[in-house]
Amino acid sequence: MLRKKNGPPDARTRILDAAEELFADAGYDSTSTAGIAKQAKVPKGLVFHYFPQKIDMLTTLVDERTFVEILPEDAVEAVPGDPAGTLSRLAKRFPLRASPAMRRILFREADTHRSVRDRLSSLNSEVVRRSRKALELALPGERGDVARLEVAAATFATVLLYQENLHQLTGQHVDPDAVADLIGRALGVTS
Amino acid sequence: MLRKKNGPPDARTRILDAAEELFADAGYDSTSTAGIAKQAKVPKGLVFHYFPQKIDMLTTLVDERTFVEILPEDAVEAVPGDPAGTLSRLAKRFPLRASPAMRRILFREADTHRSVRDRLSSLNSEVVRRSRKALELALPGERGDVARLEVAAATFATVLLYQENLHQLTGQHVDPDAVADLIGRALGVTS
Amino acid sequence: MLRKKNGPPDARTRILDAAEELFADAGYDSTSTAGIAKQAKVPKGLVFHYFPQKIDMLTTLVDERTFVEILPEDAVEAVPGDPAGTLSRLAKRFPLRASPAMRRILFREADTHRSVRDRLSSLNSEVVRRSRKALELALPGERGDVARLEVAAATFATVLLYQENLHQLTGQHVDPDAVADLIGRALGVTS
Amino acid sequence: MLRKKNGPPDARTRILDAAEELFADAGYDSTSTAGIAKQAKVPKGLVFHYFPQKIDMLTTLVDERTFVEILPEDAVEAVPGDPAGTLSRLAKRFPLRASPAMRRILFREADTHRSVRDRLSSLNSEVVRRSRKALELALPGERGDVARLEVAAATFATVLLYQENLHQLTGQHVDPDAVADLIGRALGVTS
DNA sequence: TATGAATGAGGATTCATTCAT
DNA sequence: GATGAATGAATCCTCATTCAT
Repeated sequence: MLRKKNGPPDARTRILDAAEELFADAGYDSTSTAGIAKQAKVPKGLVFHYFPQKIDMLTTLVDERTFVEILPEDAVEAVPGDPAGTLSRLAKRFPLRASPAMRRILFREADTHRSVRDRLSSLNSEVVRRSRKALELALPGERGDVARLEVAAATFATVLLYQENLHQLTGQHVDPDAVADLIGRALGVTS
Repeated sequence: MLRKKNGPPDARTRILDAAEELFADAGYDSTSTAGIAKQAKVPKGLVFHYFPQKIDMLTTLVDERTFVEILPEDAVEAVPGDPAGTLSRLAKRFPLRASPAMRRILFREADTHRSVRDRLSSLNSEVVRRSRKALELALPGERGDVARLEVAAATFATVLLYQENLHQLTGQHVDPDAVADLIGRALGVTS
Repeated sequence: MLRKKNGPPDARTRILDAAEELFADAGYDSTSTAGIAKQAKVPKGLVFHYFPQKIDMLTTLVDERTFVEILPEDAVEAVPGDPAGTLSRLAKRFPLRASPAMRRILFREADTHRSVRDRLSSLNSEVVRRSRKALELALPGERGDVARLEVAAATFATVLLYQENLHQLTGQHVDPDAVADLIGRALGVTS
Repeated sequence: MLRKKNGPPDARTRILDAAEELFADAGYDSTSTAGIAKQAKVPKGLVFHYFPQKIDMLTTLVDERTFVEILPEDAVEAVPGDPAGTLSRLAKRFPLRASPAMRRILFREADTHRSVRDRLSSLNSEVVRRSRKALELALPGERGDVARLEVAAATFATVLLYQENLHQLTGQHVDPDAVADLIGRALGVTS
């Protein structure tokens, strides 16, 4: 996993790079191992030296290249009385560390590959949990409806998760800041 | 599309039924035409009689089995002063006529097949347009921020579109009614 | 299975012919499906049309081309008082209908393929059973040792089964007639 | 062959041990060098250090681990007048020194590897030769039929050689002592 | 002697598609 | 319309062997 600071990436890394790009472009099923080898500029056999089954490339990518960051709770920088700003800041600290290509892979392959689905699921849980926590901190004395807060968190998480996918598939943009503002208003505080 | 009232479905219909189920389960690429023929209980050659190329089954399914209903505008039953209820009612009249299997196919294959993506895109546009229209009717005198209304419509549309996908991939439920209520509050009207 | 009386053998038959010859020559593992296709003069894909897995060719060969003939008991033509002649005649009516190539395959692959082993086992049982029956009929009043008769039958069966294999592997010939004579003497009757 | 009295077997020995077991279980062709290396717990490269070609492992096994013992002629302990007992004793001194695994390899691979076949052939010759010699010594004054004695020797050798194989492939046991007794009777001496 | 990355030919199998009947 | 044999390119994967260190 460790790589020299400089110098060209080693064969295993090149294979994963190639797989990431090709899986994202054409989908896992439509990408051939021969194509990966060619793009990575390694002989076909070497692909199987590192990844005995094609599926191992996908699971390795998901394992090594998507990362749900676990931050300390107070990293959210919640500001009491400012749920909208708090959610905005959360969006910027979105805890999924993954390239756009990896995010495409994550959504596309989740449907048919359990390991990918599990990772996506854990990501979603984390985003919802953080949104809820942030809102709780931003609305302190609020005796308010717990269920409403839950819905707000879920709505925000959905928008965060799917905004990129939505843009890719339909061309439509949704601005998380604007949604944060909307939710802030719904929870009774004007930003 | 038309089928005799009684009697077993004809060969073409059985082929499409099989393709729908198998594409939804395993994805387009992983489904073989032989598998479709077997499931449809028709000889392999007949599949190619009706659908000269495999891709024709996918485009035909999307053409014939996903249907964005174009209703008269006033079908929305917008109630001035009740944006939450109006959105709720819109959700129930969700204009996508498609089986759960077709919806899976739509989302999964949109990524790699332009014709599917186009259909999904037009569906999304329609849902956003209707949400916006409904909110405009429900908030008549509102001089209010047009941009905010747009964001509300987009947020609601996103939730509507992805709720099923979200549930499948992450196990999380989002209740459109609760989101409608949230948005109603954000737009300044308490339900 | 039925073939026109004249005309060239059909594709399936040609494939089995080729498999039989190549399996016998080089062994199952060392024979490639491509080689079978070439020898049979059919395209590679057709081999898998008839035999979805390579192993199916072996099991089909064993099923269709080795045949333990079940004759009426009295077909043995046992002559009371002449065990040697009776065994000799049995050897000539040896109930395994299989080409020399199939016999090589049978012995070689039995070691690693259960279905082949089972067939060989059932063949052996039948040969032993017949030898015993023949000896019983040939030695009527014989109060004699049942165990000895059993050993005689087993010995004769072993020689019958392995004589060809023995010749192939070591170059040594054993004449079943001479062994029949030997056993006749052992059972107390001079031929 | 020589090994330190104590301590774990060295790499070369472990490789041969692994090859012996795997060749016996799955056959030479179905055993991969990588599998041998793994079972022997040595790196893949080391296998090729000791055995530049895969086939060298087979020939080395046959060379070093099957051994046709050449005993002094009088080791047979022939007892004049007791051919059955003499053969029985010969069976116990069966001159093939080889593990059951090696014996399986010997029979299975003889069909396709000349060096193995040659070893098996020389073993067979030796067994026949000894059987003949033993019978000659056990039947001294016998002017009797030389051909009959030859058949008796060949029959006994066949049983000795194939009894294990027969048991493995068909489940049937043949007792060499009983066969020795049978042959003794055939040669005119009652035991 | 020891090591495991590297190599590429070859193997079984899949599959969309064609076509004669 | 209906049928299933026929086709061959492409796919995933295996494997003996080499070689730099």
